[in-house]
Amino acid sequence: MKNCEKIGKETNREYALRVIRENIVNLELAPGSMISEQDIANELSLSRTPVHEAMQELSSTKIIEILPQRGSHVSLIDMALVDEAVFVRSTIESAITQMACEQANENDIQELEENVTLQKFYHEKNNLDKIMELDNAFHEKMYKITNKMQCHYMVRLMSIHYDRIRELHLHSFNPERIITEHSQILEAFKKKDGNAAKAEIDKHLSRHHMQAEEIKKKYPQYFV
Amino acid sequence: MKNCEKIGKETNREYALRVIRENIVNLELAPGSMISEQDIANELSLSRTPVHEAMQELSSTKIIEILPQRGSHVSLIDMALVDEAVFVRSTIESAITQMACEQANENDIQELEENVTLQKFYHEKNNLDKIMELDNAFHEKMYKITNKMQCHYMVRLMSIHYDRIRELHLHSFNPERIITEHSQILEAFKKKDGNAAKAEIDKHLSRHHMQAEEIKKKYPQYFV
DNA sequence: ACAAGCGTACTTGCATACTAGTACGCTTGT
DNA sequence: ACAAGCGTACTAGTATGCAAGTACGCTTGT
Repeated sequence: MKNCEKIGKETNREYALRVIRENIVNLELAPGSMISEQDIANELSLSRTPVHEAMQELSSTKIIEILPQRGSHVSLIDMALVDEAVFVRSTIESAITQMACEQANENDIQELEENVTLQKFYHEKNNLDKIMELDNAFHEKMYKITNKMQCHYMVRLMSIHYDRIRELHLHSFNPERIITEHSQILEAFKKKDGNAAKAEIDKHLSRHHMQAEEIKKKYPQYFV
Repeated sequence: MKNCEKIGKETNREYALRVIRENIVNLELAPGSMISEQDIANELSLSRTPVHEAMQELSSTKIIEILPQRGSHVSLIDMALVDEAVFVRSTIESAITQMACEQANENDIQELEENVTLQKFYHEKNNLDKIMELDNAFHEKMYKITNKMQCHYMVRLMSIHYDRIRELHLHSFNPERIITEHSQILEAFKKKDGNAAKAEIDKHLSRHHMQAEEIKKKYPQYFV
């Protein structure tokens, strides 16, 4: 597996969970492929225990399927679950962004301005990874402003199904459009216009549906 | 602990998870109280392993806090997390009910009618437990109609924080009002009026905020 | 009396071993 | 040739024991 170095002070369980999750999202562990607790434990130089616990946690989102006494496999991409992930994120983030707009203080707005500025900077440098990181941070900031980090955690849990689609769709990632939309959300914040912010975020998130359908046609072997 | 009989074909891990969760919600395990994996394992006649895994899962929703090498305790009721639970449920269910209204077929509507009929029946029999069960089923049906059961799972996970409030608030549970509101939602379904259904469910779920604040004044020792 | 420091009894994290159940190929009987 | 049935090699679920770290009371020295 890729990127399987242990970092920081994470427990073995957190380590296994992080590595397996990352390798599912980046498709190193292909949809449908079998994975054995013992094999992963060997590869990460752990015992089965922390790997087993990580697998249990992953199966709760249905991103892997555990068949007792038979084996486990990475789930094929299920469009119904992708739709649910997109639906939850859109619905929650729409409401949260509107609230964030009305609650944001000067500091928050400045932080968002800094974020968008950096997005433009890295766009000129053609650094897609950094832009993605800033994109995620921009959206996460909405949860922070409204003190809804547990919501963020739950939305992220479900989003793993959409994350695989996004990985397959990497090339059509359009930084210019995204940055423009972030700027418009920021403008709404400055005017404290919650409805405008909500309208912008709805537009910003609405594009995901089409993407998913495109990908399904391109990589049918990964889908149920 | 109460209700600690093993049922059906659940694994030991699922058994431990169910029993611990139920006893947290019904406050048999009081907010703030210490719980030891070994003690629970003994009480349920299991080894620590399945109990340990159940505790890990519970800690992901912050309903318990695990302090490695020190111990674990049931979390005090955190109003911020209660608010998040109510927010997620209201937001998601508002959107889902509107969609369900537009998608429901004859069978679905008939099932909802049967549910409301039974609610009225058990209201006359003064059977609160049955009404609660039907209440939950009524809301769950919205998720089923729209094929969003993973959303339902996630909403339920977070709702545990609000569930404890609801337990403390049992006496002010007002069946008449709830049944009336369900009837109105059902009427909206019959007319396929999504906006009306959404308006009704918003009203139906909006009352939770006040409840929580009342309870906090009554049982301050259970709160952070 | 009181503070420092050690020892004991706890805690959870993890490794290891065993149990139970499945899949599949080989053997054996017809 | 082929089907039935056994054996082997896998799987995940669970029990047990150890490792590492914390809390706290007792001992001991002043």
